[in-house]
Amino acid sequence: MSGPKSRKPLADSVAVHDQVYDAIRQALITGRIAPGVGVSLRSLAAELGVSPMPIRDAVRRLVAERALEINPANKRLSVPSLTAGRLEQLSMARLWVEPELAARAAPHADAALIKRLRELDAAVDEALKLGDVDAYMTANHDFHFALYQRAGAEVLLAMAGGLWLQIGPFMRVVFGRVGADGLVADRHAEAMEALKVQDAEGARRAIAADLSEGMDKMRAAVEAGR
Amino acid sequence: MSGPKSRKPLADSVAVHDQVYDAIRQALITGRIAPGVGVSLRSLAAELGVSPMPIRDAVRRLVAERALEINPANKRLSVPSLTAGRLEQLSMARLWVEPELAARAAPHADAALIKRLRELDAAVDEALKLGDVDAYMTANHDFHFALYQRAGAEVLLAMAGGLWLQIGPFMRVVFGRVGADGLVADRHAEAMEALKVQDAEGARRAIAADLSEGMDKMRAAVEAGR
DNA sequence: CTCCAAAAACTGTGATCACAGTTTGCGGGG
DNA sequence: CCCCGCAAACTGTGATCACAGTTTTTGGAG
Repeated sequence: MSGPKSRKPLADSVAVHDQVYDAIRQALITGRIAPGVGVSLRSLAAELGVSPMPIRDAVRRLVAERALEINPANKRLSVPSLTAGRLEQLSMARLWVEPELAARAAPHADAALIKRLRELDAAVDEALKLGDVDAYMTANHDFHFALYQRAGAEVLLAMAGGLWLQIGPFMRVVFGRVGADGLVADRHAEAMEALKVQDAEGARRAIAADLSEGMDKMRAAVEAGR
Repeated sequence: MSGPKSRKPLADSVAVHDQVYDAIRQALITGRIAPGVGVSLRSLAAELGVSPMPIRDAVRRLVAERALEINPANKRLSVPSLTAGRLEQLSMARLWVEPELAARAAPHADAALIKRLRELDAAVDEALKLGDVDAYMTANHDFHFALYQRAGAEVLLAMAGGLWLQIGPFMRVVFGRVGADGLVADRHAEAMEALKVQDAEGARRAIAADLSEGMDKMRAAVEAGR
Protein backbone atom coordinates (compact mmCIF):
# COMPACT_ATOMS: atom_id res chain seq x y z
CA MET A 1 0.00 0.00 0.00
CA SER A 2 2.30 2.72 1.29
CA GLY A 3 5.35 1.08 -0.19
CA PRO A 4 6.89 3.47 -2.65
CA LYS A 5 8.36 0.72 -4.68
CA SER A 6 7.24 -2.70 -3.68
CA ARG A 7 10.55 -4.27 -4.66
CA LYS A 8 9.58 -7.84 -5.08
CA PRO A 9 11.93 -9.47 -7.53
CA LEU A 10 10.47 -12.74 -6.51
CA ALA A 11 12.41 -15.90 -7.04
CA ASP A 12 10.38 -17.15 -4.17
CA SER A 13 8.76 -20.09 -5.88
CA VAL A 14 10.77 -23.05 -4.72
CA ALA A 15 12.03 -25.14 -7.58
CA VAL A 16 10.49 -28.57 -7.90
CA HIS A 17 13.86 -30.28 -7.87
CA ASP A 18 14.59 -28.69 -4.51
CA GLN A 19 11.37 -30.04 -3.07
CA VAL A 20 12.23 -33.43 -4.48
CA TYR A 21 15.69 -33.16 -2.95
CA ASP A 22 14.22 -32.39 0.46
CA ALA A 23 11.75 -35.25 0.16
CA ILE A 24 14.39 -37.83 -0.70
CA ARG A 25 16.80 -36.38 1.83
CA GLN A 26 14.23 -36.67 4.56
CA ALA A 27 13.47 -40.23 3.54
CA LEU A 28 17.17 -41.01 3.73
CA ILE A 29 17.86 -39.25 7.03
CA THR A 30 14.97 -40.93 8.74
CA GLY A 31 15.96 -44.19 7.12
CA ARG A 32 12.66 -44.73 5.34
CA ILE A 33 14.64 -45.88 2.34
CA ALA A 34 16.72 -48.79 3.51
CA PRO A 35 20.42 -49.13 2.68
CA GLY A 36 21.26 -51.39 -0.20
CA VAL A 37 17.92 -51.15 -1.95
CA GLY A 38 17.75 -49.85 -5.48
CA VAL A 39 15.78 -46.85 -6.60
CA SER A 40 15.12 -45.47 -10.03
CA LEU A 41 14.37 -42.08 -11.50
CA ARG A 42 11.00 -43.07 -12.87
CA SER A 43 9.87 -44.87 -9.75
CA LEU A 44 10.74 -41.86 -7.63
CA ALA A 45 9.05 -39.62 -10.17
CA ALA A 46 5.86 -41.67 -10.02
CA GLU A 47 5.96 -41.78 -6.24
CA LEU A 48 6.40 -38.03 -5.91
CA GLY A 49 4.06 -37.23 -8.75
CA VAL A 50 6.45 -35.24 -10.91
CA SER A 51 8.29 -35.77 -14.14
CA PRO A 52 11.64 -37.55 -14.12
CA MET A 53 13.45 -34.31 -14.86
CA PRO A 54 13.53 -32.69 -11.40
CA ILE A 55 14.20 -36.14 -9.94
CA ARG A 56 17.28 -36.30 -12.07
CA ASP A 57 18.54 -33.01 -10.69
CA ALA A 58 17.88 -33.97 -7.09
CA VAL A 59 19.45 -37.39 -7.48
CA ARG A 60 22.53 -35.94 -9.12
CA ARG A 61 22.93 -33.75 -6.09
CA LEU A 62 22.41 -36.59 -3.64
CA VAL A 63 24.93 -38.74 -5.47
CA ALA A 64 27.46 -35.92 -5.21
CA GLU A 65 26.77 -35.83 -1.47
CA ARG A 66 27.27 -39.58 -1.31
CA ALA A 67 23.77 -40.05 0.03
CA LEU A 68 23.01 -42.16 -3.02
CA GLU A 69 25.26 -44.47 -4.93
CA ILE A 70 25.50 -45.22 -8.60
CA ASN A 71 26.60 -48.71 -9.61
CA PRO A 72 29.46 -48.15 -12.05
CA ALA A 73 28.66 -51.37 -13.90
CA ASN A 74 25.03 -50.88 -14.82
CA LYS A 75 24.71 -47.24 -13.69
CA ARG A 76 21.76 -48.04 -11.49
CA LEU A 77 20.94 -46.10 -8.36
CA SER A 78 20.92 -47.46 -4.85
CA VAL A 79 21.27 -46.40 -1.23
CA PRO A 80 24.84 -47.06 -0.06
CA SER A 81 25.25 -50.14 2.08
CA LEU A 82 26.40 -50.00 5.65
CA THR A 83 29.95 -51.06 6.25
CA ALA A 84 32.10 -50.82 9.34
CA GLY A 85 34.71 -48.86 7.42
CA ARG A 86 32.23 -46.29 6.21
CA LEU A 87 30.81 -45.87 9.68
CA GLU A 88 34.26 -45.42 11.18
CA GLN A 89 35.18 -42.70 8.72
CA LEU A 90 31.87 -40.93 9.09
CA SER A 91 32.16 -41.09 12.87
CA MET A 92 35.62 -39.61 12.85
CA ALA A 93 34.60 -36.83 10.50
CA ARG A 94 31.48 -35.98 12.49
CA LEU A 95 33.43 -36.06 15.72
CA TRP A 96 35.71 -33.40 14.33
CA VAL A 97 33.35 -31.05 12.53
CA GLU A 98 30.26 -31.04 14.75
CA PRO A 99 31.93 -30.18 18.07
CA GLU A 100 33.82 -27.49 16.19
CA LEU A 101 30.52 -26.04 14.99
CA ALA A 102 29.10 -26.19 18.50
CA ALA A 103 32.11 -24.34 19.87
CA ARG A 104 31.83 -21.67 17.20
CA ALA A 105 28.11 -21.27 17.83
CA ALA A 106 28.50 -20.84 21.60
CA PRO A 107 29.61 -17.20 21.51
CA HIS A 108 26.52 -16.37 19.46
CA ALA A 109 24.08 -18.22 21.69
CA ASP A 110 21.21 -16.06 22.89
CA ALA A 111 17.91 -16.57 24.69
CA ALA A 112 16.05 -17.21 21.44
CA LEU A 113 18.42 -20.03 20.53
CA ILE A 114 18.19 -21.60 23.97
CA LYS A 115 14.42 -21.43 23.78
CA ARG A 116 14.36 -23.03 20.35
CA LEU A 117 16.75 -25.76 21.47
CA ARG A 118 14.68 -26.47 24.54
CA GLU A 119 11.59 -26.92 22.37
CA LEU A 120 13.43 -29.26 20.04
CA ASP A 121 14.91 -31.23 22.90
CA ALA A 122 11.41 -31.61 24.33
CA ALA A 123 10.30 -32.93 20.96
CA VAL A 124 13.18 -35.40 21.08
CA ASP A 125 12.13 -36.65 24.48
CA GLU A 126 8.51 -36.83 23.40
CA ALA A 127 9.40 -38.89 20.35
CA LEU A 128 11.56 -41.18 22.45
CA LYS A 129 8.71 -41.73 24.90
CA LEU A 130 6.29 -42.53 22.10
CA GLY A 131 8.80 -44.63 20.24
CA ASP A 132 8.21 -42.56 17.12
CA VAL A 133 11.41 -43.15 15.21
CA ASP A 134 10.78 -40.67 12.40
CA ALA A 135 9.87 -37.91 14.83
CA TYR A 136 12.95 -38.62 16.93
CA MET A 137 15.28 -38.50 13.97
CA THR A 138 13.79 -35.27 12.69
CA ALA A 139 13.81 -33.55 16.09
CA ASN A 140 17.34 -34.68 16.88
CA HIS A 141 18.54 -33.47 13.50
CA ASP A 142 16.83 -30.13 13.96
CA PHE A 143 18.28 -29.73 17.45
CA HIS A 144 21.84 -30.17 16.26
CA PHE A 145 21.50 -27.99 13.20
CA ALA A 146 19.63 -25.20 14.93
CA LEU A 147 22.75 -24.97 17.04
CA TYR A 148 25.29 -25.42 14.27
CA GLN A 149 23.65 -22.77 12.15
CA ARG A 150 24.62 -20.16 14.70
CA ALA A 151 28.29 -20.83 14.08
CA GLY A 152 28.16 -18.72 10.94
CA ALA A 153 30.44 -21.24 9.25
CA GLU A 154 28.78 -22.07 6.00
CA VAL A 155 31.41 -24.44 4.69
CA LEU A 156 31.62 -26.48 7.88
CA LEU A 157 27.83 -26.47 8.17
CA ALA A 158 27.52 -27.95 4.70
CA MET A 159 30.07 -30.61 5.60
CA ALA A 160 28.10 -31.55 8.68
CA GLY A 161 24.90 -31.70 6.67
CA GLY A 162 26.49 -34.02 4.16
CA LEU A 163 27.83 -36.29 6.87
CA TRP A 164 24.47 -36.47 8.62
CA LEU A 165 22.87 -37.40 5.34
CA GLN A 166 25.28 -40.26 4.87
CA ILE A 167 24.90 -41.56 8.36
CA GLY A 168 21.13 -41.32 8.48
CA PRO A 169 20.52 -44.83 7.21
CA PHE A 170 22.82 -46.20 9.92
CA MET A 171 20.68 -44.63 12.61
CA ARG A 172 17.56 -46.36 11.44
CA VAL A 173 19.37 -49.68 11.64
CA VAL A 174 20.32 -48.96 15.22
CA PHE A 175 16.72 -48.28 16.13
CA GLY A 176 15.62 -51.39 14.36
CA ARG A 177 17.94 -53.48 16.48
CA VAL A 178 18.34 -51.92 19.89
CA GLY A 179 15.22 -49.79 20.10
CA ALA A 180 14.90 -46.05 20.39
CA ASP A 181 15.11 -46.04 24.16
CA GLY A 182 18.68 -47.24 23.87
CA LEU A 183 19.69 -43.68 23.13
CA VAL A 184 19.73 -41.04 25.81
CA ALA A 185 19.51 -37.32 25.15
CA ASP A 186 21.06 -36.11 28.38
CA ARG A 187 23.97 -34.59 26.55
CA HIS A 188 21.57 -32.13 25.00
CA ALA A 189 20.87 -30.68 28.43
CA GLU A 190 24.59 -30.53 29.09
CA ALA A 191 25.10 -28.66 25.82
CA MET A 192 22.33 -26.17 26.61
CA GLU A 193 23.84 -25.45 30.01
CA ALA A 194 27.14 -24.62 28.37
CA LEU A 195 25.44 -22.43 25.78
CA LYS A 196 23.65 -20.42 28.43
CA VAL A 197 27.01 -19.12 29.61
CA GLN A 198 28.48 -19.13 26.11
CA ASP A 199 31.03 -21.71 27.15
CA ALA A 200 32.52 -22.78 23.82
CA GLU A 201 34.64 -25.60 25.18
CA GLY A 202 31.79 -26.93 27.27
CA ALA A 203 29.53 -27.00 24.24
CA ARG A 204 32.26 -28.72 22.26
CA ARG A 205 32.65 -31.41 24.89
CA ALA A 206 28.92 -31.95 25.27
CA ILE A 207 28.32 -32.37 21.56
CA ALA A 208 31.37 -34.58 21.22
CA ALA A 209 30.08 -36.80 24.01
CA ASP A 210 26.60 -36.87 22.47
CA LEU A 211 27.96 -37.97 19.12
CA SER A 212 30.43 -40.37 20.63
CA GLU A 213 27.75 -42.25 22.52
CA GLY A 214 25.47 -42.43 19.50
CA MET A 215 28.20 -43.60 17.19
CA ASP A 216 29.32 -46.25 19.65
CA LYS A 217 25.82 -47.68 19.62
CA MET A 218 25.76 -47.66 15.84
CA ARG A 219 29.09 -49.38 15.66
CA ALA A 220 27.92 -52.06 18.06
CA ALA A 221 24.76 -52.55 16.03
CA VAL A 222 26.66 -52.83 12.76
CA GLU A 223 29.16 -55.29 14.20
CA ALA A 224 26.41 -57.36 15.72
CA GLY A 225 24.44 -57.39 12.52
CA ARG A 226 26.98 -59.02 10.30
CA MET B 1 42.39 -67.37 -22.46
CA SER B 2 41.22 -70.16 -20.31
CA GLY B 3 38.41 -67.98 -19.04
CA PRO B 4 35.29 -70.08 -19.24
CA LYS B 5 32.98 -67.17 -19.70
CA SER B 6 34.56 -63.88 -20.63
CA ARG B 7 32.12 -61.90 -18.51
CA LYS B 8 32.33 -58.45 -20.00
CA PRO B 9 29.14 -56.55 -19.30
CA LEU B 10 30.84 -53.39 -20.37
CA ALA B 11 29.59 -50.06 -19.12
CA ASP B 12 32.96 -48.75 -20.10
CA SER B 13 31.92 -45.80 -22.22
CA VAL B 14 32.35 -42.78 -20.00
CA ALA B 15 29.21 -40.70 -19.79
CA VAL B 16 29.40 -37.27 -21.37
CA HIS B 17 28.33 -35.54 -18.19
CA ASP B 18 31.29 -37.08 -16.40
CA GLN B 19 33.68 -35.76 -19.00
CA VAL B 20 32.04 -32.37 -18.69
CA TYR B 21 32.40 -32.60 -14.91
CA ASP B 22 36.10 -33.33 -15.20
CA ALA B 23 36.58 -30.49 -17.66
CA ILE B 24 34.89 -27.90 -15.47
CA ARG B 25 36.52 -29.31 -12.35
CA GLN B 26 39.94 -29.00 -13.91
CA ALA B 27 39.16 -25.47 -15.01
CA LEU B 28 38.18 -24.61 -11.45
CA ILE B 29 41.08 -26.35 -9.71
CA THR B 30 43.62 -24.68 -11.92
CA GLY B 31 41.73 -21.44 -11.56
CA ARG B 32 41.11 -20.96 -15.28
CA ILE B 33 37.61 -19.80 -14.37
CA ALA B 34 38.05 -16.84 -12.06
CA PRO B 35 36.07 -16.51 -8.84
CA GLY B 36 33.04 -14.28 -8.99
CA VAL B 37 32.46 -14.54 -12.71
CA GLY B 38 29.19 -15.87 -13.97
CA VAL B 39 28.77 -18.90 -16.15
CA SER B 40 25.74 -20.32 -17.87
CA LEU B 41 24.63 -23.73 -19.00
CA ARG B 42 24.40 -22.76 -22.64
CA SER B 43 27.71 -20.95 -22.73
CA LEU B 44 29.46 -23.95 -21.21
CA ALA B 45 27.61 -26.21 -23.61
CA ALA B 46 28.76 -24.18 -26.59
CA GLU B 47 32.32 -24.06 -25.29
CA LEU B 48 32.52 -27.79 -24.74
CA GLY B 49 30.56 -28.64 -27.86
CA VAL B 50 27.79 -30.64 -26.25
CA SER B 51 24.11 -30.12 -25.54
CA PRO B 52 23.07 -28.32 -22.37
CA MET B 53 21.79 -31.56 -20.86
CA PRO B 54 25.07 -33.14 -19.67
CA ILE B 55 26.22 -29.69 -18.60
CA ARG B 56 23.21 -29.51 -16.38
CA ASP B 57 24.14 -32.79 -14.71
CA ALA B 58 27.76 -31.81 -14.19
CA VAL B 59 26.85 -28.38 -12.87
CA ARG B 60 24.33 -29.83 -10.45
CA ARG B 61 27.09 -31.99 -9.06
CA LEU B 62 29.55 -29.12 -8.81
CA VAL B 63 26.99 -26.97 -7.04
CA ALA B 64 26.45 -29.75 -4.53
CA GLU B 65 30.20 -29.83 -3.97
CA ARG B 66 30.16 -26.05 -3.52
CA ALA B 67 32.55 -25.62 -6.39
CA LEU B 68 29.90 -23.54 -8.12
CA GLU B 69 27.35 -21.24 -6.60
CA ILE B 70 23.80 -20.51 -7.56
CA ASN B 71 22.42 -17.08 -6.85
CA PRO B 72 19.20 -17.65 -4.92
CA ALA B 73 17.65 -14.45 -6.29
CA ASN B 74 17.96 -14.96 -10.01
CA LYS B 75 19.18 -18.57 -9.93
CA ARG B 76 22.19 -17.76 -12.02
CA LEU B 77 25.45 -19.66 -11.81
CA SER B 78 28.79 -18.26 -10.74
CA VAL B 79 32.11 -19.28 -9.26
CA PRO B 80 32.06 -18.60 -5.51
CA SER B 81 33.92 -15.49 -4.45
CA LEU B 82 36.93 -15.61 -2.20
CA THR B 83 36.32 -14.48 1.34
CA ALA B 84 38.57 -14.68 4.37
CA GLY B 85 35.90 -16.65 6.24
CA ARG B 86 35.59 -19.25 3.55
CA LEU B 87 39.34 -19.64 3.31
CA GLU B 88 39.64 -20.03 7.06
CA GLN B 89 37.04 -22.78 7.18
CA LEU B 90 38.48 -24.56 4.18
CA SER B 91 41.97 -24.35 5.68
CA MET B 92 40.85 -25.79 8.97
CA ALA B 93 38.98 -28.62 7.29
CA ARG B 94 41.87 -29.48 5.00
CA LEU B 95 44.31 -29.33 7.88
CA TRP B 96 42.29 -31.97 9.62
CA VAL B 97 41.38 -34.38 6.84
CA GLU B 98 44.46 -34.39 4.64
CA PRO B 99 47.07 -35.18 7.29
CA GLU B 100 44.70 -37.88 8.51
CA LEU B 101 44.65 -39.39 5.02
CA ALA B 102 48.42 -39.19 4.82
CA ALA B 103 48.77 -41.00 8.13
CA ARG B 104 46.35 -43.70 7.02
CA ALA B 105 48.16 -44.13 3.72
CA ALA B 106 51.60 -44.50 5.31
CA PRO B 107 51.20 -48.15 6.37
CA HIS B 108 50.28 -49.03 2.79
CA ALA B 109 53.16 -47.17 1.20
CA ASP B 110 55.27 -49.33 -1.10
CA ALA B 111 58.01 -48.83 -3.64
CA ALA B 112 55.54 -48.25 -6.46
CA LEU B 113 53.87 -45.43 -4.56
CA ILE B 114 57.19 -43.81 -3.68
CA LYS B 115 58.23 -44.02 -7.31
CA ARG B 116 55.00 -42.46 -8.50
CA LEU B 117 55.25 -39.69 -5.92
CA ARG B 118 58.83 -38.96 -6.88
CA GLU B 119 57.75 -38.56 -10.50
CA LEU B 120 54.93 -36.25 -9.56
CA ASP B 121 57.13 -34.22 -7.26
CA ALA B 122 59.62 -33.86 -10.10
CA ALA B 123 56.77 -32.59 -12.26
CA VAL B 124 55.92 -30.10 -9.53
CA ASP B 125 59.48 -28.80 -9.44
CA GLU B 126 59.64 -28.67 -13.20
CA ALA B 127 56.42 -26.66 -13.37
CA LEU B 128 57.70 -24.31 -10.69
CA LYS B 129 60.95 -23.76 -12.59
CA LEU B 130 59.06 -23.02 -15.80
CA GLY B 131 56.47 -20.91 -14.07
CA ASP B 132 53.73 -23.05 -15.60
CA VAL B 133 50.88 -22.47 -13.20
CA ASP B 134 48.45 -24.97 -14.69
CA ALA B 135 51.06 -27.72 -14.71
CA TYR B 136 52.04 -26.95 -11.14
CA MET B 137 48.48 -27.10 -9.90
CA THR B 138 47.80 -30.35 -11.69
CA ALA B 139 51.01 -32.01 -10.54
CA ASN B 140 50.61 -30.84 -6.97
CA HIS B 141 47.03 -32.08 -6.90
CA ASP B 142 48.06 -35.44 -8.33
CA PHE B 143 50.89 -35.77 -5.82
CA HIS B 144 48.62 -35.32 -2.86
CA PHE B 145 45.85 -37.54 -4.13
CA ALA B 146 48.12 -40.32 -5.31
CA LEU B 147 49.11 -40.49 -1.66
CA TYR B 148 45.65 -40.06 -0.17
CA GLN B 149 44.20 -42.75 -2.37
CA ARG B 150 46.33 -45.32 -0.59
CA ALA B 151 44.56 -44.63 2.67
CA GLY B 152 41.63 -46.76 1.56
CA ALA B 153 39.28 -44.27 3.16
CA GLU B 154 36.73 -43.48 0.52
CA VAL B 155 34.62 -41.10 2.57
CA LEU B 156 37.56 -39.02 3.75
CA LEU B 157 39.04 -39.06 0.28
CA ALA B 158 35.86 -37.62 -1.16
CA MET B 159 35.85 -34.93 1.50
CA ALA B 160 39.40 -33.98 0.63
CA GLY B 161 38.52 -33.88 -3.05
CA GLY B 162 35.61 -31.57 -2.39
CA LEU B 163 37.73 -29.27 -0.28
CA TRP B 164 40.47 -29.11 -2.90
CA LEU B 165 37.88 -28.23 -5.49
CA GLN B 166 36.63 -25.35 -3.40
CA ILE B 167 40.05 -24.01 -2.63
CA GLY B 168 41.39 -24.28 -6.17
CA PRO B 169 40.36 -20.79 -7.19
CA PHE B 170 42.16 -19.39 -4.15
CA MET B 171 45.40 -20.94 -5.29
CA ARG B 172 45.28 -19.25 -8.64
CA VAL B 173 44.84 -15.92 -6.94
CA VAL B 174 47.92 -16.57 -4.84
CA PHE B 175 49.95 -17.28 -7.94
CA GLY B 176 48.63 -14.19 -9.61
CA ARG B 177 49.84 -12.06 -6.75
CA VAL B 178 52.95 -13.57 -5.26
CA GLY B 179 54.18 -15.73 -8.10
CA ALA B 180 54.61 -19.46 -8.24
CA ASP B 181 58.13 -19.39 -6.84
CA GLY B 182 56.70 -18.16 -3.57
CA LEU B 183 55.72 -21.72 -2.79
CA VAL B 184 58.27 -24.33 -1.88
CA ALA B 185 57.72 -28.05 -2.28
CA ASP B 186 60.30 -29.23 0.25
CA ARG B 187 57.63 -30.74 2.44
CA HIS B 188 56.96 -33.25 -0.30
CA ALA B 189 60.44 -34.65 0.17
CA GLU B 190 59.86 -34.77 3.91
CA ALA B 191 56.63 -36.67 3.36
CA MET B 192 58.27 -39.17 1.04
CA GLU B 193 61.03 -39.81 3.55
CA ALA B 194 58.42 -40.63 6.17
CA LEU B 195 56.55 -42.87 3.74
CA LYS B 196 59.67 -44.86 2.94
CA VAL B 197 59.72 -46.13 6.51
CA GLN B 198 55.92 -46.15 6.77
CA ASP B 199 56.04 -43.53 9.48
CA ALA B 200 52.39 -42.49 9.81
CA GLU B 201 52.94 -39.62 12.22
CA GLY B 202 55.85 -38.31 10.19
CA ALA B 203 53.70 -38.30 7.07
CA ARG B 204 50.94 -36.58 8.98
CA ARG B 205 53.29 -33.84 10.16
CA ALA B 206 54.84 -33.34 6.75
CA ILE B 207 51.52 -32.98 4.97
CA ALA B 208 50.19 -30.75 7.73
CA ALA B 209 53.22 -28.50 7.38
CA ASP B 210 52.88 -28.49 3.59
CA LEU B 211 49.26 -27.42 3.77
CA SER B 212 49.87 -24.98 6.56
CA GLU B 213 52.51 -23.10 4.62
CA GLY B 214 50.40 -22.98 1.49
CA MET B 215 47.30 -21.81 3.30
CA ASP B 216 49.27 -19.10 5.12
CA LYS B 217 50.36 -17.71 1.79
CA MET B 218 46.79 -17.80 0.51
CA ARG B 219 45.53 -16.04 3.58
CA ALA B 220 48.16 -13.36 3.21
CA ALA B 221 47.24 -12.93 -0.45
CA VAL B 222 43.54 -12.67 0.31
CA GLU B 223 44.08 -10.18 3.10
CA ALA B 224 46.40 -8.12 0.95
CA GLY B 225 43.98 -8.13 -1.94
CA ARG B 226 41.03 -6.57 -0.24
C1' DC C 1 10.30 -79.76 -12.88
C1' DT C 2 14.53 -77.67 -15.13
C1' DC C 3 16.76 -74.94 -18.19
C1' DC C 4 17.49 -71.72 -21.77
C1' DA C 5 16.34 -68.29 -25.25
C1' DA C 6 13.37 -64.66 -26.99
C1' DA C 7 10.52 -60.77 -25.79
C1' DA C 8 8.85 -57.25 -22.96
C1' DA C 9 9.73 -53.91 -19.32
C1' DC C 10 12.77 -50.94 -17.21
C1' DT C 11 17.21 -48.39 -16.63
C1' DG C 12 20.03 -43.94 -17.15
C1' DT C 13 21.46 -40.72 -20.83
C1' DG C 14 21.09 -37.13 -24.10
C1' DA C 15 18.53 -33.95 -27.25
C1' DT C 16 15.03 -30.75 -28.19
C1' DC C 17 11.38 -27.78 -27.20
C1' DA C 18 8.39 -24.43 -24.43
C1' DC C 19 8.05 -21.23 -20.83
C1' DA C 20 8.56 -17.57 -17.41
C1' DG C 21 11.61 -14.59 -15.27
C1' DT C 22 15.81 -11.62 -15.66
C1' DT C 23 19.21 -8.99 -17.79
C1' DT C 24 20.97 -6.33 -21.47
C1' DG C 25 20.92 -3.27 -25.33
C1' DC C 26 19.01 0.25 -27.95
C1' DG C 27 16.37 4.06 -29.06
C1' DG C 28 13.91 8.30 -28.12
C1' DG C 29 12.32 11.88 -25.15
C1' DG C 30 13.52 15.20 -21.55
C1' DC D 1 24.13 14.51 -21.49
C1' DC D 2 21.05 11.77 -18.77
C1' DC D 3 17.50 8.67 -18.10
C1' DC D 4 13.49 6.11 -18.84
C1' DG D 5 11.02 2.34 -21.36
C1' DC D 6 10.45 -1.20 -24.46
C1' DA D 7 12.11 -5.07 -27.01
C1' DA D 8 15.37 -8.61 -27.87
C1' DA D 9 18.51 -11.92 -25.90
C1' DC D 10 19.62 -14.86 -22.37
C1' DT D 11 18.79 -17.41 -17.96
C1' DG D 12 17.44 -21.91 -15.44
C1' DT D 13 13.51 -25.14 -15.24
C1' DG D 14 10.56 -28.74 -16.60
C1' DA D 15 8.38 -31.96 -20.01
C1' DT D 16 8.66 -35.16 -23.62
C1' DC D 17 10.79 -38.14 -26.69
C1' DA D 18 14.41 -41.49 -28.60
C1' DC D 19 17.93 -44.67 -27.76
C1' DA D 20 21.05 -48.30 -26.12
C1' DG D 21 22.03 -51.26 -22.53
C1' DT D 22 20.34 -54.18 -18.69
C1' DT D 23 17.16 -56.75 -16.13
C1' DT D 24 13.08 -59.37 -15.61
C1' DT D 25 9.45 -62.00 -17.35
C1' DT D 26 7.65 -65.32 -20.30
C1' DG D 27 7.06 -69.37 -22.98
C1' DG D 28 8.35 -73.54 -24.83
C1' DA D 29 11.54 -77.60 -25.39
C1' DG D 30 13.89 -81.30 -23.06
